[in-house]
Amino acid sequence: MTDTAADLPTLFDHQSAEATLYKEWLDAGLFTADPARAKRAGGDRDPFVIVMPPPNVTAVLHMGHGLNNTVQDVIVRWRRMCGDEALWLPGTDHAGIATQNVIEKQLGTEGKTRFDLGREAFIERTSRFVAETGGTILDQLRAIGASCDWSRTAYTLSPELSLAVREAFVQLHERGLIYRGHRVIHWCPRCLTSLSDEEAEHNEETGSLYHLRYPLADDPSRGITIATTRPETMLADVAVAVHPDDERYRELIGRTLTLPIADVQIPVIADEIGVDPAFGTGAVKITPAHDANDFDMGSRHNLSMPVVLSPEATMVNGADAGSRVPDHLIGLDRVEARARVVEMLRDSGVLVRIDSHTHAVRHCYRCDTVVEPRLSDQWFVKMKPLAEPALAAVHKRQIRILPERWEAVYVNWLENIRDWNISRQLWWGHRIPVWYCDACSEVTVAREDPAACPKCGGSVRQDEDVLDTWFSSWLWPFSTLGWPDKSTKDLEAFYPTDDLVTAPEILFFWVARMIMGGYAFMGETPFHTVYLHGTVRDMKHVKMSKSLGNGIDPLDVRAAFGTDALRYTVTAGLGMGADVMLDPNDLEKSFAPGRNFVTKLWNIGRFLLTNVGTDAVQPLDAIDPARLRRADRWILASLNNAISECDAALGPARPENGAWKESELYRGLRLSEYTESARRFVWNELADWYLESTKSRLAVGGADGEVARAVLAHSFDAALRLLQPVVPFITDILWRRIPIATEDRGDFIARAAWPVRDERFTPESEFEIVREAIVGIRQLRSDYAIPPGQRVQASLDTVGAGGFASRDATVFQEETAFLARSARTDLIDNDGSTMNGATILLSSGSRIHVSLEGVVDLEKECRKARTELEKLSAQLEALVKRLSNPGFTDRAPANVVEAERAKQTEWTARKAQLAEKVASLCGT
RNA sequence: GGGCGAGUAGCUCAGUUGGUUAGAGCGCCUGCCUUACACGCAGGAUGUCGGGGGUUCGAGUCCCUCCUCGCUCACCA
Repeated sequence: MTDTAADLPTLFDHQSAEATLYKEWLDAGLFTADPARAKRAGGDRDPFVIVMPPPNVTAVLHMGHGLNNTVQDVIVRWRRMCGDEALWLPGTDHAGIATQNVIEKQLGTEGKTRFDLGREAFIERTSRFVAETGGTILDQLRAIGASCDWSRTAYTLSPELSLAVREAFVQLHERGLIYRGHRVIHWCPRCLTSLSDEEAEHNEETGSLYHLRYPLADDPSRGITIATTRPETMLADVAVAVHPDDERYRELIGRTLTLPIADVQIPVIADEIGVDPAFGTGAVKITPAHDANDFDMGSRHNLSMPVVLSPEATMVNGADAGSRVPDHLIGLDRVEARARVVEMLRDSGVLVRIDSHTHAVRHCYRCDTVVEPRLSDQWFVKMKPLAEPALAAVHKRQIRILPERWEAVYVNWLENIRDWNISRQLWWGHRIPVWYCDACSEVTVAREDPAACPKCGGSVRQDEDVLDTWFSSWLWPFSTLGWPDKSTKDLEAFYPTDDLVTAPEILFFWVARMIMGGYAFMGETPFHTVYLHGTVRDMKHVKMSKSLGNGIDPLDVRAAFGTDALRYTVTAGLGMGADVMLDPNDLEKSFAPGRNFVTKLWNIGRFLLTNVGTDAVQPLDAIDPARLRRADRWILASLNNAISECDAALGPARPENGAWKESELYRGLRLSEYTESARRFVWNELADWYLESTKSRLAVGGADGEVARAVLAHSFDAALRLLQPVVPFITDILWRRIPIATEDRGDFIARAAWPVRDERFTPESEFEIVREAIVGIRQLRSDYAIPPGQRVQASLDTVGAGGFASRDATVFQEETAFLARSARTDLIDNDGSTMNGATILLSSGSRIHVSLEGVVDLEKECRKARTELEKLSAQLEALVKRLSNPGFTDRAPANVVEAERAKQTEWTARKAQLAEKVASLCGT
């Protein structure tokens, strides 16, 4: 704290500042949360907790992370200053399928597959890779100033969290919510695993609808035409279904068809659930092993389920298929097989026609391969019972989702929830804690690995599959705090957490499941606020991504403009739920708002601190209020206003009594509004006006100079505190040089108190008159292109503003020098005689008369004033008309009518003054 | 196809329960190197609030309808 203002360099050296400061913060334990200080564990502070959406362990920082973590950091830093015991818990996700893909790709370049290595070696290699590179993303988050409690860094595949995963699985099984299902699921033929419904994303695609005619076995001249988008699966057809009420096919029900190519006999059956007579031909081919809908129909009708596609989606005569697939098709990929089958069908005259058809095709969310419906055995979680409390939580307002519109999406999904397939045929992940007995049919689900079958003592083998990676993610808000050990201080102090900040893409994958998990395992909600921010896009509104090459590396931005500039740009541009547009080809332009602001703040600090000097200023409380000038009271009142605006934009931090009040449900977390309020205060109010107004006072010095120093120091101190959450580095450097005694405010700005209003200061109208006068004169000067060097004279004529009525220059005595400097105007006494010039109308009926003799074109000013008068007259006329309308005066609320009346009075006065102005300018 | 949302200044967006002359940031135009800042200062321009209809004394705000985008879900083969 012995730094002096004088040693501030001309430019902010963000490079060296960031590295030094971040280390200081860590050394001081600024971000380490202590459960003992939290109210729930006997302390005196409200806990405030955010668990970080864990990035994939293999991830490299991109703008999406930059945005997501900046938002969290701003919120956490704000709450920390507000006196909460703030915990931001970081970590990484083992990201089963994604990480496995990375390693498989590596193996691919060596010409190997995971099967060449074997399971053990593959896991070993992946673990090694994670150990070597897994910390990268977290290091990068440190580089952008993230105020995480790194001592609590978690990892979904750590021994502790693995324990939580197993406990969760066993508990759900004990409650009858986990079952083994034999059905058609989504299968990725590249990843060779099943996927949940959410992991199979559908895209609208234009494909072909093939119409095929299956002849009647006993009368090949007749047949039924069916339509399909996947003709290669026809080899696994076991029936053709029609609607029982469909007149066209009624007499064919029960007859037998010949399945072309495969040359097997299949029946015509009736099914009213699975067949829509209005679609296609009204007849559906049934392929139970390769279509979910057909599987249901097949089950209803007890049909066989031949498999003709291998896990890799090549043609095969699998279970129940006999020799349906001709030899020359076996081994062909499904795409190639499709072409061949279509050719064969065409040759045999079975292909009726091909229509163009738009339909939703499901793709693997990790590798974008078209998924294949596949019949298999998987573990499922029964979701309906879990969804109920998650739905109720939103209805009872225990949880709010911002922005509001996502709430409907959340509700809609939960109301139509389907069971969750949690088995993955992968190697990288949590092995499913299920053992099968080799001797009997016993299935064991256990917390501890069993050595033998508990029923018959036979040898057991564990299920080969691992769990969906999201099965560990949904436990994150409590598994990271020690669960299933319910006695940990962390869990007691920090659960439930507060805000969950993420992108809408993972609302179902993660957020909704976390809420369900919170109720299922902890009995209460994991957080009270879900904040879904927008996506980072390029100038064409295309989502930034590495593969598209339109990404921005936050570390490039940091190197060029500094972390603060990055954070400011992102925060200031982040409307509620709105996307952030940035130009990857022009970082200079994209991050100009942040860079410009940081530079401006630096220059304000340099100048202000140099002028204030290094001697400690008096505390504000110690200054006799009578010694405060209009300008002092004005900036302190403006500060109050800025604090209120920031508070309103950010808060409330949490609901009272566990449920959001209707009035607060969608308030707060408006980061762009908060940032703009703080910016406006420090730049447009403190720097543009107050700082300017003190220049002459500081030069004169003395007792008044001391007052100005104190107010400057105090206002700047508060401004920096308001800005600390957004721009923590530069504010720290400037703040510690403000000459206010350290014992009055602590060591680091990051744990200084958030500013509170000082109610002694109320809106200051008299200084506003000075501002208006200066702005008005500047306008005149600009309008008439009066050269900067030419001074003008003006006289003031104030009326009625409480003890501020005078016709001489002495009322502006305090600001004479300021006016002279800012408007290059000399104030003279008004002796009552008229001067040729312009009258500027100010608030409260005051006015300033500027002598324009010899400096301006009076004719032009005359025309301008006339136009203005006409406009005002018209507006006033409309107002008078409205006020004379009984419909308005009788029905409108009293305060509205009153406001309109006041407006009428004001406008009438202005009109009179304008008329006077016109007369003086235009002559008689 | 179901559900939801959006269309306000060139761009990105604010506009609380209908009620001052519809705002901000960026961009744009003009003039300034005024001894902290040209990454700056001062001044300025710009809107049939998507179209049409309705309710009302009064509509950007409420209702209907149409158009255009977007998100989300979905087993129409």
